[in-house]
Amino acid sequence: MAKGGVCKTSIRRFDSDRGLHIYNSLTKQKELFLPQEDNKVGMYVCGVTVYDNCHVGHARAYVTFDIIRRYLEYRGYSVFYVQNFTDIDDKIIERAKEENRDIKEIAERFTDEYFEHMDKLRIKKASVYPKATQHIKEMITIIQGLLDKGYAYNANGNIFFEVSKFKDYGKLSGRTVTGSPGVTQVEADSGKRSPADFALWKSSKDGEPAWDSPWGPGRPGWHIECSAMSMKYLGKTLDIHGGGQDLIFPHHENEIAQSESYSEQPFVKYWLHNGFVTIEDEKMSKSLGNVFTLKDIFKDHSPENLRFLFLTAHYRSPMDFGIGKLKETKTGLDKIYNLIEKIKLIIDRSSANAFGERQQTEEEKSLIEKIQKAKAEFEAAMDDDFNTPLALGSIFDLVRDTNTFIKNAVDGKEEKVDSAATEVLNRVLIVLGELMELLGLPVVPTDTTDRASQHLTSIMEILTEVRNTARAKKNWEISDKIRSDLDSLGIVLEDHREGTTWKWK
RNA sequence: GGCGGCAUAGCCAAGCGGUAAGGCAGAGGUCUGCAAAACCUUUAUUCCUCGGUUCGACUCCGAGUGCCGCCUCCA
Repeated sequence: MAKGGVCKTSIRRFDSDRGLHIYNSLTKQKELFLPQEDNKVGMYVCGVTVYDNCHVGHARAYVTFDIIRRYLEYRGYSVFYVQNFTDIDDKIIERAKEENRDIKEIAERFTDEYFEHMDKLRIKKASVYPKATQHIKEMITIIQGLLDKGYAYNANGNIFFEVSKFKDYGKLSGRTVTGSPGVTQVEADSGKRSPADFALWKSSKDGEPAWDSPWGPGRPGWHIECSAMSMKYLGKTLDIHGGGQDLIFPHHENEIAQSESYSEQPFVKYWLHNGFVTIEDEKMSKSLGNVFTLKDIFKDHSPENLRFLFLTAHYRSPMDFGIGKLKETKTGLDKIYNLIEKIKLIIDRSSANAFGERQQTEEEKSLIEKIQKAKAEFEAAMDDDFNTPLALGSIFDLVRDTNTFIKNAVDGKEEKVDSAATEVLNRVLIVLGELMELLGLPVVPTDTTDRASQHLTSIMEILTEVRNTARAKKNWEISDKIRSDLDSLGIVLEDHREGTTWKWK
């Protein structure tokens, strides 16, 4: 396969074949990614409404855009990432009422929970997290502008966007104004001229939270906050706007309508939408009672396990979630971690200076080629609309090749591994680490990284030492007891030529 | 009803005009005190069905079947 590189270049005929290609929901095709301004990317992702616990669906969405963001940065772009919090909304008001608390308290509680879980999932922080309630002024400005231009009308203090005035309406969702199933009647007292019209501003009823506006006290409609906040932080045209597939209609369609009517500029260059999480092939919803919250999942499963599961499917495909799947993919993830641990062990035990310089063996040269190949394939996969399942394939190839190398060049030899061999293995470690980081996966499983576990690490060292002493004396009774007792605690010991490693089941 | 998506081995999942990546599970073998891990071999003459285009189709076109999502809050 030494000629592989030559083959590859001959396959790539045009320059435009190279470079990052992204599927754009607006044009429904993959396009070469070119931001407006050379290496700067402005990216907006619809955030959560903070009224309830985070679930797997949220996790998938934000992991998806986290990986996209990480890859853009890896590709040398400077990304300005904006993600909002909807902290005023009917559901928050409802919940506050139920619990007899202030809406602010509710919003803060779930905002904190959001960060707690997203941190566990290693989702990088956005550049800004604007909140709807802190941008009422900006929203009012846009609404007023839309009124002035004749795109909106006032009906008893409610301001509606008049959809028929915007000729491009439906260009994202393919939805026409008359496409509804006939059920949608104009609500009697709303004052809407057409069922398709949507609220920019809602006048408030007594006791509801309200802000002053030129049209009387009220609160913003759902869609306007995203237009106001995205344009405030990213300008009139965003490079990327992301969100879940369910947001395409009406939310994103309405964002386009109001933003473009107001700014007279294209609102978004690339629209990205992640696929949904289903449970037993059905949509996850409260009414079906099949919601998996992150809190529950993290009780028994590590965050990287969940993240890894998301990576096994393309971000635009639907993903069926289940605990069984989570366990299955853990085995795959462990395969990578097993190798990392093993390499570390070999490097630790190697004779540092050994015999000084010597020629690389054929096996070492071949491994180095495979490292480069894996990296190139990984990048090509990610360049193709962030194809993580394909990218994972290149990682697994590298893992297998490295294991084979270890088997032949390390395990098979009596003498200690010398510096030339460890240098090659170290390269694997570096590249593996780099790719894992790109996918947001920790290089060390999180179970061993928190504070309490630090002690555990030391204790495990002592235990394995004692056990290995017993083994050296062929005292299998004691050594096997230690192993089986640990096993019942969920800790698995693995004896290698170079020493013993352990991991959680 | 309108709009959109998907159908690839036991399961998950890439590929989308040049003859089926990868992972899990299974089987056999190697290594090992045993176990685990790891490695090797093996598991789709075939990609929902039927037509068509083509030298050639899982990949393109048409029809059909079956699932799913959106059209109401939603990642």
